[in-house]
Amino acid sequence: MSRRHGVMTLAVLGLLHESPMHGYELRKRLNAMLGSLRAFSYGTLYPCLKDLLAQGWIVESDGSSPTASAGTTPPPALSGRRARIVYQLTAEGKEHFQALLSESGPTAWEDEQFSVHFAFFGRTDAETRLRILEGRRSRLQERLEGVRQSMARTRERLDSYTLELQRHGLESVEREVDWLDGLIEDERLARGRTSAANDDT
Amino acid sequence: MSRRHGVMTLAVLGLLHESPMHGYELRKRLNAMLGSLRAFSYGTLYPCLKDLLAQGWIVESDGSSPTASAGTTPPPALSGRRARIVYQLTAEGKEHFQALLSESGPTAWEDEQFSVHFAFFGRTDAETRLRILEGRRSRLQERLEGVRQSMARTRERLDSYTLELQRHGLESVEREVDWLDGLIEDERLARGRTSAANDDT
DNA sequence: TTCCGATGTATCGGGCCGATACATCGGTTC
DNA sequence: GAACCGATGTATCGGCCCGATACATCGGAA
Repeated sequence: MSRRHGVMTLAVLGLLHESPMHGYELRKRLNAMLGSLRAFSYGTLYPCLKDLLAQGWIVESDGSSPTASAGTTPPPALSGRRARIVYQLTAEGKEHFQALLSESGPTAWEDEQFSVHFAFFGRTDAETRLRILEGRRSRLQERLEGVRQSMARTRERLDSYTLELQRHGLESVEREVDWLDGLIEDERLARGRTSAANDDT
Repeated sequence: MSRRHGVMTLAVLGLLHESPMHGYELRKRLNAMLGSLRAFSYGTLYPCLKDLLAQGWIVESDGSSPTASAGTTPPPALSGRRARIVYQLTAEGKEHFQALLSESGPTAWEDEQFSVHFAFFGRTDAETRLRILEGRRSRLQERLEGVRQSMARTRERLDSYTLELQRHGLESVEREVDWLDGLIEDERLARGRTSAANDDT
């Protein structure tokens, strides 16, 4: 029933926290955020928006909301502009966004999902951040282990190109693990600092 | 009509060069080759095999072929084993594989496609290798350029997590470009050595 | 003996993408 | 001024591919 629309739902709900927006701008901003890692398509976006509407997580904005534009283009005001459909987050939408982030299931460690989760870390709590970072780290570690074993088992019958591909792939994953280690460290330090401050009371 | 089955076709035809194989083993070997970079699913494999059969690029092997097993498990001999369907490459299949590699279109520079193309570099010529490597390099360079501009434009309104994500993504792509540069250099050196040897005649 | 994991083939639902269609606006070029 | 083009804007459709699942057998461990 609830069409999921996997990661797009999270992305749209997350970005709509900033201000009401129409589809075209949502896609542009999202792809700017995710940069080189991901690109959403209209074929995903518009069906997703339809579902979010049906779920009551967003509503069509009539422009009466005082939250209004963040400086880019005057979004609700159609000053000679063409017909656009501006969407606005509902309270249920905010709730669902938090639920998606904090109840992040096993698929959240997948590559595509992780980058979107990470992009909205600023809107969730330290516990969730740490849980997602560590979840992804352990998942990558598993993959690494599997590949290393498989390489040791089949090294001799692979040609040099395949071998080089494996080496490069392994190195990339190792590097991402290092990156995650740094981030986890940072989160732990920040948490330590917070609880130390709390101890001062 | 010709269902394409994008990259799976290339992978299956490529691997079947080594020896006749059945579906389960194809998937295992393929995923071992691609290691951490890619994983094929049965939902792609079996429909693909069906199409390859229909196209005449592979045929069901009756085990009479003397090429036979490469040492893993005795594949055609069903020594008490269960029913398996062993596939064998045809002459048309080999032809089509070469065509796929050398006529590699614009989609060949995509991430998933590239790794499979690269994995079978040992079965194609130096020209094709160089063309694919340089194609991917220039494509990554374009992406890099786009992301850098977009970052410069929107840097100030991104939070620290999004910024860090972008930085990491950018770094990954830069690293892959470096990797490609090394490979291109190697190919050029090898080609130079070859033509120098030819000049000696 | 029973259970479990590996082997083995196969399909189905559905997410997501690329291509495409259609329409308007502002700017450049001739 | 006319013609053109790229950006803006909403929307759908065909199709690749994956995850889950079903079913069946085998060897070994408990």
